[in-house]
Amino acid sequence: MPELPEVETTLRGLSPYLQGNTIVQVSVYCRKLRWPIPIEFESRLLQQPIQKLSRRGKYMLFYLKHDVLLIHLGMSGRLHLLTHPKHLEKHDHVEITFADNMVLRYNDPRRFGAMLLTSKPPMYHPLLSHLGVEPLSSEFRSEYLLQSLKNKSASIKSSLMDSKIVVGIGNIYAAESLFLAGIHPAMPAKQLTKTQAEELVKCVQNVLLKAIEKGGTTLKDFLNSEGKPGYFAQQLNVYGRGGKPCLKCQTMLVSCLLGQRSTVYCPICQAMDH
DNA sequence: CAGAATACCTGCGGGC
DNA sequence: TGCCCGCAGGTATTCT
Repeated sequence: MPELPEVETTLRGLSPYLQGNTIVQVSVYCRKLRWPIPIEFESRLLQQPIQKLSRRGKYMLFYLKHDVLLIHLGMSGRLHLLTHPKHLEKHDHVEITFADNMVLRYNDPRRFGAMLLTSKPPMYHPLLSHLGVEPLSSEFRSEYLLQSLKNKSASIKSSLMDSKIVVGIGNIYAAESLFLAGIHPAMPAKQLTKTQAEELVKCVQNVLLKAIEKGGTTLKDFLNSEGKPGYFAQQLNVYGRGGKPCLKCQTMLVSCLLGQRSTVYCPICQAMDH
């Protein structure tokens, strides 16, 4: 489910079909998402062409002629693009029809996701204005990371998942990055050494890029019969593997709770002292 | 102010 | 088989 690579992949899959396409019909079947969808939502979208799609963290940005549509997939959201829409599926909450008859459906069982319209430049929107740097941009450097973590007593894992510092890193990729960098997830963030920060930046970027790459290979199926973006279960080193042997050293992986989130790590490869 | 707890939902798997 | 419990990849808001 959606972390940054999945959002990026979805966006790349949608772009060729939606860019330049005009919204001709909007139906909302359930307004109760993370924030209630206002009653004027449908009429405001109507007749607006989509000029471009982009992303900030895990937020998708659909630049329309007069507004920007912000979409967040929350924990269980999906976008389905259909050429020949059949019956609605369970938890289809929003349906957008385009001038060429293609239909985009927002499906979200847990309804933690969001669809919002803003007429201001989206980076001024309160949800986006306090976000930290993009992990795949040149702004995400070891110097920046060290500076951001300088006084943080919180764990390095919680800090990696703090969107005010760096966006798009969720529970899975935080755990995977720390494993690859050989850093204990519970280490206080301020204790990170320069060498570790450099390694961590590299590992975060590698793991995200690899996942996006993997997603790209499933993209050819974006418009399959179901119209579902092909999410990709890649080989994960630690996430979901508590109690199983470490793929590097065979030691039993340890599972614990960190900031209310399940956390798996290798006690040998990720020992507290370097 | 930072950090922790809480809240929002449904679905699923495990234990009994 | 069925019920109850805990847990799930996010994140804004409330609390201490």
